[in-house]
Amino acid sequence: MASAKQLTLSLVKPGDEPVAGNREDSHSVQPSPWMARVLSRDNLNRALKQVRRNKGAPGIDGMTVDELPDYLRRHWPEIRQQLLQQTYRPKPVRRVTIPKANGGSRPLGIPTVLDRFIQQAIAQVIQQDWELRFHPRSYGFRPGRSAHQAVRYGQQCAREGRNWVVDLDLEAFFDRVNHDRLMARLKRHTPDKPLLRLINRYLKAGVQIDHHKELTPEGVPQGGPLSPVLANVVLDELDWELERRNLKFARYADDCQIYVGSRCAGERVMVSLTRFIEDSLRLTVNTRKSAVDRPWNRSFLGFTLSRKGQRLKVADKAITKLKTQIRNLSRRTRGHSLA
DNA sequence: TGTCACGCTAC
RNA sequence: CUUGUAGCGUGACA
Repeated sequence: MASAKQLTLSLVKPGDEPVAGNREDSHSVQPSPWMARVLSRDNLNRALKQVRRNKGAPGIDGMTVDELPDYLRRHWPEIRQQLLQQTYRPKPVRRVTIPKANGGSRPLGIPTVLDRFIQQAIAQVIQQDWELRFHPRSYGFRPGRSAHQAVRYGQQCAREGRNWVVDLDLEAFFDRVNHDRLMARLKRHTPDKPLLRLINRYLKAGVQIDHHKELTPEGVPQGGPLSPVLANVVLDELDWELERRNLKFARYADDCQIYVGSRCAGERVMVSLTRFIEDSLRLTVNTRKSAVDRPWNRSFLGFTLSRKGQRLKVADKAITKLKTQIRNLSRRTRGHSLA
């Protein structure tokens, strides 16, 4: 079995940096600056490692992550060529529905392992472009940041006297991302035509249902390696709008809390922000789950802030979840040892 | 440094 | 057997 290192080294020749004065012919296309970064040896190496490490299930073509290295060894040169010539077409995603904790269901969109590999390579580049531009109070899906840090900041706001919170929840956030808004926003710090075109093709790749594909005019697939960073690019617009209004907030994916000093201010913010999100971002605010309330009445990322703003409490929901898990675990191990 | 489990948050 | 992805955390091993 060939090691991952050996494999990618043979996949990508050192010549992927443009050679000066290289004559253009039909067999070699000069990569655009961003495509060169996506297709660089080191970046592809990291991407392949990540996809294999996840050990995820196959997409519509049935190819497993263990089969991917062998497939790439045979087909990567032509795929790479298609990517450079902008003729590559991603496969539609596979639809799998999984239950959510609150009783609902979550539609996953599982790309083929090849597309997960390419998306991962793109995601690593996009993340580089955007990480420093993202708002400091955006905590979800970002390296070096955690839910704990988001909650700690909320606690600090409450301690400083902002004892009211606007708790915003967006409806089916990933599934309703507006493609035009996303692409326009993406162009700001990733101004590369070929790469943007490829990303747009991933957005429009569709979902395979039986034998035909269903269009995806909106949304990013829940299950694509690229989706989290794209989600942050969309909501980056919200972050800087909040900043412009001098509001204190913490956001983790679509879960956003804004800390204000009075109920009145909270109501005002809720109304105007709902309009901004629906008009400008083209997203829907979930009015059932959103609310203006005191921080100690709401749970945020599995925690609730205590009344004095000095302590963090693990939310009741998280406690009961843990308890049932422990019960199940002890019952199961007991059963096994008896049998 | 690197590999492998497990847990939590989010979609 | 079915279930994808990102981030963080704990532990183990070398």
